[in-house]
Amino acid sequence: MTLDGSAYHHGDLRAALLTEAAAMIDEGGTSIVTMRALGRRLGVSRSAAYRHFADKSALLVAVATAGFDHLRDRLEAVGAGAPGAGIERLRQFGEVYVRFALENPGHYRLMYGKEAITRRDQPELREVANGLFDELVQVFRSYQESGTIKRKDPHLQAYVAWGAVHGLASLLIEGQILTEVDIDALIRQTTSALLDGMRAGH
Amino acid sequence: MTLDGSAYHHGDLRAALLTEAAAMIDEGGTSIVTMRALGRRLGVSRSAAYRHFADKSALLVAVATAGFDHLRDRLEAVGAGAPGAGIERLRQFGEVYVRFALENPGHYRLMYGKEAITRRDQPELREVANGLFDELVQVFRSYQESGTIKRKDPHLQAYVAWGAVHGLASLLIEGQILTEVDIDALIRQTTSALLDGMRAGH
DNA sequence: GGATAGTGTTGACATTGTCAACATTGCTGG
DNA sequence: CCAGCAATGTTGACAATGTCAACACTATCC
Repeated sequence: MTLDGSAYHHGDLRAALLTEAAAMIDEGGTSIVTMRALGRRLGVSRSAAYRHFADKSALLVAVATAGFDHLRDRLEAVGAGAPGAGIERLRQFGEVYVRFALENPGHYRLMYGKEAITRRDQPELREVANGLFDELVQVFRSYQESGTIKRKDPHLQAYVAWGAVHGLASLLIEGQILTEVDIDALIRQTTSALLDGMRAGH
Repeated sequence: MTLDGSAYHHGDLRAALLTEAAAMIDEGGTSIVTMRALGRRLGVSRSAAYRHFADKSALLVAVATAGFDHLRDRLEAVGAGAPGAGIERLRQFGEVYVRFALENPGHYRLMYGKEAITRRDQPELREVANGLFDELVQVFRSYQESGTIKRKDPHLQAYVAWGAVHGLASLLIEGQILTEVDIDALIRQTTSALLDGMRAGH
């Protein structure tokens, strides 16, 4: 079950804590993640986690950071696909993004919650999040230069696109979309509307 | 300070609890809302709230429901404006929506959190949320009939639009948008991109 | 004016996050 | 090979929390 790292009493408690905490959040929300329950599920006592994380909040921030790493991997896999795939690439980014949220709701919720991002002490989270956003801005810049999309402030464009996919992801994983609806169609419709609105040639 | 309702020992503790809880969430997140702190801030003992709400969760659901009522009022004020204002009305809906979230982050966070919506017992929240969404679908339907926007499944269109403004609102109130950025421009850019993508005449 | 229901308080208990003190395990140098 | 040490895990304890039961006050109705 454990992945790698230094093997002590448990194997790799640190990694196990991260995946188990994310799994618990997926199951029943942040509220059911308790140090005691976490330890119980890993066959370890409460407070064992304190050898690896300063406190519970730091553990959750680490879960969020791990989530960003996974997301970045997914997105880079798309970027490494067919090289000059035009604007279709942007749609793929959006789809992969939403799918990641659907498959890892626990991670995703933490990644974009206020508690995590505002922790002054744990700067890694902000760094990876900012890095990802900067890459998105670069993508928009390059599409502008090739004349594919309208020339506007690429930061604004990036925020608009990010907001759209993030909003869809949030609504889905927070259980707000109750109507019977084809999720694939919904994702495609979102990316289409967005790209149609940004495409050059107004 | 109190608004109305039956005046007993406190005045109107129920209403005071709702506004004070929302205020606390605005200040420091859901985690600082504790029955004891809530009572302290209202000059009332802990467990006084249990005369008005079954438990803490029910209180928070009520805060969320009140938030939906406020939001509906805001949106209906827009709808009551200039009658046949064309697609510009849609943009106004979006702007008012995002502004509501920015002014009432505590309410907003609860309104779209999973804990609130999934409480089987308190059906009022789902009712008011669904009602609001149905109205949005109707708006899109009427714009389709007047040939203003593309004819697609209006449910999908409504979800796309809702997702976009919700995403922007979420990013803003969760402190994810760190760059110095003109929020008004961001809101306008979002609604513009969305409407350009939906406008008829592909 | 007394009964009664509505409203608020206090005491108590299980649960939680967290720290300090202790126990165990693997590694490192002689 | 083993003494020592640092890394890792456990147990005991404490304050804070949500919540319930028992009690106290207060407005209203006959």
